[in-house]
Amino acid sequence: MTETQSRLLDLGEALMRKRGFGGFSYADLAREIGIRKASIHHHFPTKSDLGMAVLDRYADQLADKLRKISSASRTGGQALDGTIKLYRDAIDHAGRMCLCSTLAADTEVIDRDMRERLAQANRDTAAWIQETLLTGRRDRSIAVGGDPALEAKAILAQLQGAQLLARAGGDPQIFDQAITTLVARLSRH
Amino acid sequence: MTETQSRLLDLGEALMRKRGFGGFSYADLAREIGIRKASIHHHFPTKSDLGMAVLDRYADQLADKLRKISSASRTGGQALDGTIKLYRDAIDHAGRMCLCSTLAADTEVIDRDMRERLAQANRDTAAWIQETLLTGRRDRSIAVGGDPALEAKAILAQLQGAQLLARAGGDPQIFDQAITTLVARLSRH
DNA sequence: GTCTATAATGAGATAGAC
DNA sequence: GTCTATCTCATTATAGAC
Repeated sequence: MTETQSRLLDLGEALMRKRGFGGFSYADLAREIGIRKASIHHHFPTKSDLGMAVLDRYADQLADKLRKISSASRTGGQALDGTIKLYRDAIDHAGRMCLCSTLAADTEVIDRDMRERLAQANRDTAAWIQETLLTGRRDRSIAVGGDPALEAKAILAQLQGAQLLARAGGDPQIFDQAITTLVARLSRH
Repeated sequence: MTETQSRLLDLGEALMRKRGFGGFSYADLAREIGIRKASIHHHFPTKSDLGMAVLDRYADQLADKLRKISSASRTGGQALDGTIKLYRDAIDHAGRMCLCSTLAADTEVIDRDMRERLAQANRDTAAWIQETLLTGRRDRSIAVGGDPALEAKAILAQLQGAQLLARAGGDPQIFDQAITTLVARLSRH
């Protein structure tokens, strides 16, 4: 992984999270990075190759962040708070969102590989939330009952939906408003 | 409003809900409708004009459907069930979503007028949910406590997020899974 | 209101020199 | 690994005839 390649992934990720997969071009990357379009094709022959590389790295980093939240938290409730903060922080900067939320809207535009990777990332995140809910129930930091697999999907939906609402309204605080009741419902710390 | 214009709005709406605002072109419309691209520009000079017309009509129809749900429901709980069904039905057909969910991801691509109309539509829907929550509390069909304005935003986020998850996973049932706990939490019919 | 014709621009991508 | 040059195609949009 060269310096140029990681700069391309960084910028590509930023643009995808801000404008979606169809919302940026190699010309945008070239302008910002300071090389020519043809040079980008050397690193990522097709735009799909770049998209897949960005998504792959993003999914790995997300899983990594979730693992770190787990090990840094004393209770399941704390871990879920950390997760909420993760999604909140993602929208504060430059109108970005979680890549998984943005790409979901682009589902019909991206190719099959990206689609499957995206679905897998969502399944992984939901599974992690589910585990964390169970942990929180055991340590009595979370009060939520009901099927944990369904609760986990509900929480993920609310997190991604809150990002969507906040972006559409042009105000990050909408995220907080749409998530307050979730925090209240979960917490028992 | 001529026949051709309403066909253009219908098809435009379908495509926007399926692929986003940037995900279709006048060529797509022309092919399907059976006229030439230039003829479409006669009805909607720019693509933004078309997008705005679609969004405007969509927002009006959505508000209308919500009003009808209100008057057809005996309790607030019934009205919210009807709303959930509305969002569920929207994704069953041909991979579409609520236009408001799709456009939120496109926020950076659409122009200022559309952005403001979108934000207004979301505010209206949240306000309607809020009213319905209050109604349901009064008639004892809804058990949810907490600030109704925040609860309403949370519910809207969960509905839109569940559509997002279902589309990303390629399976409408994911919507049901992500919404089950909401139904359980609200209902007391 | 629809057509043909044609801009004008930008997209993704390739060939081949350095 | 980056460049210039070029290709091909799609996109939005306009002019003007019918």
